[in-house]
Amino acid sequence: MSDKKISDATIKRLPIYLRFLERTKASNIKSISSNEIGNLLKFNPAQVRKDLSFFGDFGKKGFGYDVDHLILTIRKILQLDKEISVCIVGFGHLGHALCHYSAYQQDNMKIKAIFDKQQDKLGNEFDGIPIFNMNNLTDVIKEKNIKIGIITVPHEFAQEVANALIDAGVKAILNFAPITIHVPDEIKVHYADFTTELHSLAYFLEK
Amino acid sequence: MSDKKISDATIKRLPIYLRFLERTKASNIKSISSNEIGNLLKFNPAQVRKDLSFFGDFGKKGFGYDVDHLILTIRKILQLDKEISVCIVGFGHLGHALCHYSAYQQDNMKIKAIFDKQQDKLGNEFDGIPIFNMNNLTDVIKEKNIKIGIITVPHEFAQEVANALIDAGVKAILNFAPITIHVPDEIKVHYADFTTELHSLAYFLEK
DNA sequence: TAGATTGTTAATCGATTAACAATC
DNA sequence: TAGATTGTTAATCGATTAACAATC
Repeated sequence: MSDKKISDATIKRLPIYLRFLERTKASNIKSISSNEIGNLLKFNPAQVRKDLSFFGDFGKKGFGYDVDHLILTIRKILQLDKEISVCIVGFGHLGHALCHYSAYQQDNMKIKAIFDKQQDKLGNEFDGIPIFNMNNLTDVIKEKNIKIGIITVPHEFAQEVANALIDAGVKAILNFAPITIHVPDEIKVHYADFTTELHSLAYFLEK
Repeated sequence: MSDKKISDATIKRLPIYLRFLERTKASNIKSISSNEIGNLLKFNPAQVRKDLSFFGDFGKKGFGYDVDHLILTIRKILQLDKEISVCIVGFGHLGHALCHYSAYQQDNMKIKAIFDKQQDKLGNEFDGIPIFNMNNLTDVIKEKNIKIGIITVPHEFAQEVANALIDAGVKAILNFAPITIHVPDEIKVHYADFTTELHSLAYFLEK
């Protein structure tokens, strides 16, 4: 177990390992090697071992990793062993899709509130998740102890929504709005920018 | 203008520049410096200049870049000056959201077909986009000359859908299914994996 | 001209990977 | 024990950034 700084790249791979291991467990496989993980996820096996060794010595030389144990460990590293409350701001088509998706997910990260400017037109709940007007954002986030905000509003409003979320106590943001948002250093932002991914694919098509 | 190999990282930034420049143009700004671009997009200005200089000498020393010209150039580099046909496979909530989104976008990349196993329950079109049964995938893709496929089916079916798309002639895939897919080297895959992004955010929350 | 900003080189930084001793 | 696979070091690879001459 090393104690070097853990890179963002490593952290982003952990949920990929976790998801893979959960499916491995569901297939009744008890142990797995870095080689097998690497082959199936298209990562270098040395990278898999290195990523995991940042957090402890989980492997058994000659045998590989115990699937159950690794699942529990990665969950703990990512803090997915605790319950984490999330909200969605902007309840358009994408917001709807994410809520549906979340309802099926079996993890400790649950959407606890939906915010939209037009709450009156949307009703009071969706899939059991309460819908609030934007005016109540600060109060609800504090009351429900929400730590992560998902932004799915149009790009024009993304920065002001981010500001409001941070003021209310949110510490991390997943931004689906197609714009760069500016936040204080201690706030973590990840982007889910599928238009960018799609447009960059065009480059690789034959001329 | 250098002729080194252009990195994937550079290519992925091009659509971000492009989107930003289109908004800059809409605000009636005619020219912009790498410093301004960098500040607003949170990129290093030297990186902006380097990215752009791979493709030509667009800047004017002492003045910066002509916005109109840069937009046209990046479009051309990305091949977004031509029409590119795209399909969506899997018409659940996410697929619906993407189609809606696409309908509003003003670019040359248009969704030309939707495929779903249960086409009979979904009707014949959505927002003007025809819906087909999966059985017709190969024929429709060939007929409509579709080059990019978006996968939004459940993870269990993602690999077989990818295989079918590639067999039919698709050259690039945007995969929303939460699983690694295996494809031949000449096929480009980008991932739009928001669950991973969300779960990795938990790591950064206070303990 | 003076000031600003590019394009590019060289330096730095960081991430990936090969290799192998340790050992289950 | 023999074979397999880890954890980790060192090497490599690649991407970012600082610096500055060129020049509009």
